[in-house]
Amino acid sequence: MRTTIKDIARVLGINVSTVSRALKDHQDVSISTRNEVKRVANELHYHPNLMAINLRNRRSRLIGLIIPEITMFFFPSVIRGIEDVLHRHGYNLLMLQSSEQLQREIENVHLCTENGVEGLLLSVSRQTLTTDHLNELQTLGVPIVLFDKVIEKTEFPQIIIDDEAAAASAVLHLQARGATQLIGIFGNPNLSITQKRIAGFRRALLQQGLAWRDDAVLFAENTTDAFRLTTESLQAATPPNGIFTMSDEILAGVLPALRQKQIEIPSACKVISMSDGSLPNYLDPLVTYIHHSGYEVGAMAATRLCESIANKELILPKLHILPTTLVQQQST
Amino acid sequence: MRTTIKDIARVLGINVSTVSRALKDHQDVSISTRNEVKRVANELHYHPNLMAINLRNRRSRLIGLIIPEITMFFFPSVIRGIEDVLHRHGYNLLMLQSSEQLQREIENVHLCTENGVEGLLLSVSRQTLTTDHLNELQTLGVPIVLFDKVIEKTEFPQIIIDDEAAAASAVLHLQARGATQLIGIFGNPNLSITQKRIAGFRRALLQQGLAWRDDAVLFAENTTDAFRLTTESLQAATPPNGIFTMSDEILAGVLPALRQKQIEIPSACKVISMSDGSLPNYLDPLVTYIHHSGYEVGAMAATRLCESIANKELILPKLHILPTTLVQQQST
DNA sequence: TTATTTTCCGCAAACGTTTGCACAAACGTT
DNA sequence: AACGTTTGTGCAAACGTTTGCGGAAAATAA
Repeated sequence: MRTTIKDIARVLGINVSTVSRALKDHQDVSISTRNEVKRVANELHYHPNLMAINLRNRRSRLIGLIIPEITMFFFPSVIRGIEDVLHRHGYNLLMLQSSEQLQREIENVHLCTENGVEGLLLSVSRQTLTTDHLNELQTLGVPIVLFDKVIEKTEFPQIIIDDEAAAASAVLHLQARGATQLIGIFGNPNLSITQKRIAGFRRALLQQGLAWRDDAVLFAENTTDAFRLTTESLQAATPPNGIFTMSDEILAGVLPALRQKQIEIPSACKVISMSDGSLPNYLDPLVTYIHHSGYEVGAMAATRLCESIANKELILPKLHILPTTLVQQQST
Repeated sequence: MRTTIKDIARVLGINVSTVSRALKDHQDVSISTRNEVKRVANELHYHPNLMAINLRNRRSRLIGLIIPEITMFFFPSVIRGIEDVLHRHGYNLLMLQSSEQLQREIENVHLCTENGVEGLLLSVSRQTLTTDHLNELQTLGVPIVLFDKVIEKTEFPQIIIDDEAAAASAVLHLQARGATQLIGIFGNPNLSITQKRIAGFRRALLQQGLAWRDDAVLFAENTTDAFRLTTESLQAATPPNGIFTMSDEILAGVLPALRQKQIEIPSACKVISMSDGSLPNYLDPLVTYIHHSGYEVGAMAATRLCESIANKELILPKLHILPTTLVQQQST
C-alpha cells in the first residue's frame, strides 16, 4: 500500500493538514515540524498521489496527443519536440493513436476529456473532414492546437509550414536542374497540408510554363502506393523527368521504383522531396529536399499550447508558419 | 465547467448515488429513472471524471512507458504494438522519454509512481546499469516489463529475441556468401541485447574458424559513429569483406560509408543486419537482415503486462524470447 | 386484512489531497 | 496587568465518484 499523507500524520501524531503544508514548506508550519515531516516522508518513501491532487486542484498536468499512426516518418521527431517542451513545462503526455480512423479519433478525444487533459495536440486521421468532434472539448475551455496533418475547415490554431511556397520552390528547383516533365506525388487530399502543396506545385508549374500532364498530380496513401504510381508513371508515353514528393513516406516508394526501372537520378529523372531530413540521409542517392523540422513543429505546437494554458486564452492566432530551407545534395 | 453526476442529480431531483448506479445500468435503479438519467447525461454532455473515479477505485488505467528516445529506428513500431494492445485492454499510455539519461529515467519512474500507473514498460537508457530505481515501484505491486534495451543484472521480466542465435546465424550467412574477414558493429555495450549479440557473433566466428580481427567488434553510439567506424575499418590493412550490424541505426551509417568508399555490395563486401524490416526496404541495396518484429515486441510486452495486472501476479517467467527469421534479399 | 418479499432510492463514508477558518499558546506592547 | 499580535496547529469541507447499508413504498403471499 502506498504511504499517504495520513500515514505520516499518524506516525507523528499530527494532523494531515499540517503534513500537507509542511511538505510544501508553508510558512505556517514551524521549521522543526517541517523537518520531522520530511524525514518521515522520506523514510516511508512517500510519493504524493497525483490523482487526489488533481482531483482537488482540478488540474491534471496532462496533455493529450492524438496522431493517426506512429510511423517512422516524421512523427518520431515531432513527438520528441513535444515531449521535450512539455517536460520542461511540467506536463505529461497522454499518447493516443487514431489508427487513421475517425471513430478512434473521436473515442480518443473523449478519453482526453475524461482524463481531464489541460490541452490537446492533434494531427488528424485520413478520414477526418471536420473538427466538429473537438467542439465539446473546446467548450470546456481546453485549448487545442493542430499540427502537420490539419484540415482546412477549422477555426483551431495550426502549426504548419509555408506549404504552398515550399512546393513551388521545389518545382523551381527541378526546373532549374533541367526537368521539363514534372509529376508530383501527394498524400491524403483531404488535408490542407496536401492541398496547399498541390496548389504551390500547380502554380509554379503554370507560372514556369511547364507541361501539365494528365498524371501531374498523383495521390499515394502510403509507400507501397507511391511505388506503384511511380512505376505506372514511368511506363507512360512520356515518362516524367522530374518528380516532387511531398513526404518521406512517398519518397521511400519512389526511389525503389526508379531503381527498379533503372532510371538514373538525376540524369534521367530529377527528384525532390519535402522532409524533416532524417530519412533522406540514409537513402541513395541523397535526394535534395525542402527541409522542415519535425522537432520544431512539435516543440512549437507544445509551446503554443502551454502558453495558451498559462494565459487562459483560447483565441490564438490561427496559423503559425514555420520556415523551410532547401537542402541541396551534391548528387541531385 | 464540466457537468458532473451532481448536476444530473440536481436536475432530476434525485441523489447522486442513484445517478451513479443508473449510469452503469445497476439493477437497483428502475428502468424509467435509468433512462431519465441517461437522457439528461446526454443533454448535458456528461463525461465521467476519471480522476475522481480513479481516486475512488484506486486504479488509474494508466500504463507508463519509458524509452530512451523516440527515434525513427525500431521504437515507432514497438509503440504501435504497445498502444494497440493497451487500447484493447482499456489502458492508456503515459509516454516518457529518458533522453538517454539515467537521471531522467529515475524522474520518470517517480512520475509513474505519482501518476499511479498500473504497470510499467521500460527500455533503459544508455547510462542505466542496474534496475535499483525500479524496486520501489515494484514494492508497490506494480508489474514491470523490460523490453528491447534491457540489462543483464535484473530480476525483472524481459521481452527479447534470441539475440545470441540471431547474431550467430548472421555470421553463418555472411560466411556462406563467401565473406572471410568479418567485423560486427554494435550499440551500447552495457545492454544485454548487445552482449548477447556479440557473444553470438564471436561464437560463430570462432566455431567457423574465421579470422578474428582486432577490430572485429566495434561499438557505435549512433549512425554517425557507425559511419566513422566503417570508414576507418575500410582503411585498415585488410579491410573487411563482411559486416554485421546489430541495428538499423548502425546499418544506416554503414551503407553510406561503403558507398563513399565505392565498395560494391555484395561483391566486395557482404552486409547483414538485424532489423524490424522497416528501414532496410528503403535502402539501396536491399540488405539481407535477421528480422525481429518491433510490433511483436511491443505487443508482447504489453500483453504480458496486462496479464500480470489481471492476475495480480508479479512473478512472471523471467524471459520471453520472440522468434527471428532471416530475410534474404536477392541483391545481397 | 396482515405478513413477507421485492423494488427502488437515499444517506454517508471513503479515496488522498488542499485550504479557509478558528483558536490556543507564546510573544510583544503599553 | 491587561491587551493586541504573531506563530503554529487542528477541524472540516471540498474535489467527483462508488458502494454498503438502511429503509420506505410497492408488490406479492398468506
